[in-house]
Amino acid sequence: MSFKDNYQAEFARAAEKAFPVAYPDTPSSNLNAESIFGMLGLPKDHKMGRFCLPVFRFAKELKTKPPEIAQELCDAMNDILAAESSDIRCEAVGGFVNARIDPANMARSTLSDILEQGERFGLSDEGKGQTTLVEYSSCNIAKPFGIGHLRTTIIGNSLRLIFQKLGHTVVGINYLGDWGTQFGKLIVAYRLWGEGLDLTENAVEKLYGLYVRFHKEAEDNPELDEQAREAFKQLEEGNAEEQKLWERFRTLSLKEFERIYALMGIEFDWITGEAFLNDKMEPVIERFRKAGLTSISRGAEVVDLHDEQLPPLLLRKADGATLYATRDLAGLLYRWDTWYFSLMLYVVATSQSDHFKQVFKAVDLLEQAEGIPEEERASARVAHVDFGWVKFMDTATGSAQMMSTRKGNIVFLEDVIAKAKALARERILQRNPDTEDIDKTAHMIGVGAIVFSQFMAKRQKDISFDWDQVLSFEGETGPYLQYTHARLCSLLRHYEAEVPSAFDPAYLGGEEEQRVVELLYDFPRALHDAAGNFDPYYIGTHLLKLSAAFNKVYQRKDEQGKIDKIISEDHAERTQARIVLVKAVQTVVGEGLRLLGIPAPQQM
RNA sequence: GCCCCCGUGGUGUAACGGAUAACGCGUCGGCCUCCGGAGCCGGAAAUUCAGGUUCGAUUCCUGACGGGGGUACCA
Repeated sequence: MSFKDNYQAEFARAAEKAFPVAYPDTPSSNLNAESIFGMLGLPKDHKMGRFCLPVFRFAKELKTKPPEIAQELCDAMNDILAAESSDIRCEAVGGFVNARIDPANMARSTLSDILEQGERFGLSDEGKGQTTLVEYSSCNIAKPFGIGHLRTTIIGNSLRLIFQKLGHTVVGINYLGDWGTQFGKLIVAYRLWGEGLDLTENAVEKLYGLYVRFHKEAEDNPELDEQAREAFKQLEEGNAEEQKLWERFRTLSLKEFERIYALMGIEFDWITGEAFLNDKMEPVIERFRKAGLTSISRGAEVVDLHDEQLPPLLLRKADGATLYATRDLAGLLYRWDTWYFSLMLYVVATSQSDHFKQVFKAVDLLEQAEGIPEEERASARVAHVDFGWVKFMDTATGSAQMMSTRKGNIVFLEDVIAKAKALARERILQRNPDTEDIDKTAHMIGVGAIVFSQFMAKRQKDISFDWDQVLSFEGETGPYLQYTHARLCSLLRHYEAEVPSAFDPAYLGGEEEQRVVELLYDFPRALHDAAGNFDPYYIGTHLLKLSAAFNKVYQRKDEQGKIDKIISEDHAERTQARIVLVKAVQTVVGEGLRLLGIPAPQQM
């Protein structure tokens, strides 16, 4: 997953050779290209160079002031680099050796690559032979799709695409919450108040109403909870009546979820659920027993994790019923047997972090006890991709609040989509009423705004769901990226001819163009950052930089204060070079948006 | 009580232990006889506090204060 920049590697090799030249008497300890590569950083301002080597750490050993070292090293490196006719040149500034790349050569190679490879730019085969599982969305049957499920759905969907791009065989898993005591509650509620309901329409909404009512009434009538436990027990034991109800709830819910996934462009490779594991838990519990890892505590059968500073993992409750941890264990082992994955990601909120620690640890103890070597253990290949809360900004009180599905305090994703789409449509009619298929485009923009709102911060951070922010189309938003893409497409239409295959990079030597080229070159790195951190945020933020850099070129003015147009009939060759740049940016922005799960309209 | 995460301008967020702390929104002031102004340019404005490690700390360590989460028979 690590990403090796060729220029940086070349620079590091030159530095390795330069040290003995500049300081022949110093036993430059541990100084090889590898370690120097690791020391490289980014200049504070990209105008200072592509990357840099801080030399402060050598001052003590060399008994020399950092600026002097930088200068000596820089001179020696430039000699070496020049002799190798490298594209890199160094510059000493303070205690740093800054690297500059020949802009024309970098533009030529980067743009040719993108033109040639198209949307395959950044594609890699490094994940070849590796199977990566991503579990995400995992919404609960009989509960509406609220914005609480937005983050896991969007992050997971994007990770699936990102790992595919890196050559992995990816299995996107939707692990539905279709089992558990909640269904006992629902069954009881349905029998009490739901028999007459017409569930052919808005089934989820109606079932959810029953669920909320159950919780309200159970507050005054604890006996309901008792009934719910009993109903779930019946369900788990395979009682036909309860089974039938459950199946009906499940089918109706799934139908509705599929509609919403289609609206959002979310895809899965395997839709399963907790119930799928019903017959797979007992053998797993037996395996734990055999390994000597189970004990009875307060009537429940548990895996003690006291030594790991974790609460015990409950395999069976005192009444014999299983829990979600039991199912997660069985699920993990089932998937391991089925795919022998190299990596499995659980995209689940951070509030469940202890739960996953327990499950992973329990599996680890099991594999240890069974004598499975470390590199063959499933427990070494799983990760909890956690993320912060989506808090709901209550405009009435101005404070962020948690949403609770039990209390019925929830924002429906479908309402959010509809609202975003309506606003986008208004905007299109007002700005570009000639847009083809306004309805479809408005939908793309609405979805783009919603999806990108989840990439506003790194996943670990809480984000507050704020209507104003999600429906904002300006600044660092999905629609800004989409707008940039549409504008690029517009330029290509305007150019009318084919994008030239040959161009003179000398025309792209301006500071603004150079910056765009650099960011294009860095796209694969952003891809690796996203994969390595399990966070598409890094792609989002990179696309924002790239778009901003291009928009700067686009609106640049000449000495007379007039816009320096991309397309100019008086400068055919310059126009060719610029159109190549436009095509490359459009390709990368479009592909980046795809990886985030955001549609890229050609006009809007 | 114990464990985990988080404290950066008015606000939402950035910043491999490195150079003058970056960007969006908001705010103030500019830019189209327009290749798409959903854009671009420029102001004002910030690292919770106290120690420590380091040549160098927003970043690492300790403590305080503040916020959030978790803490076995829900998921």
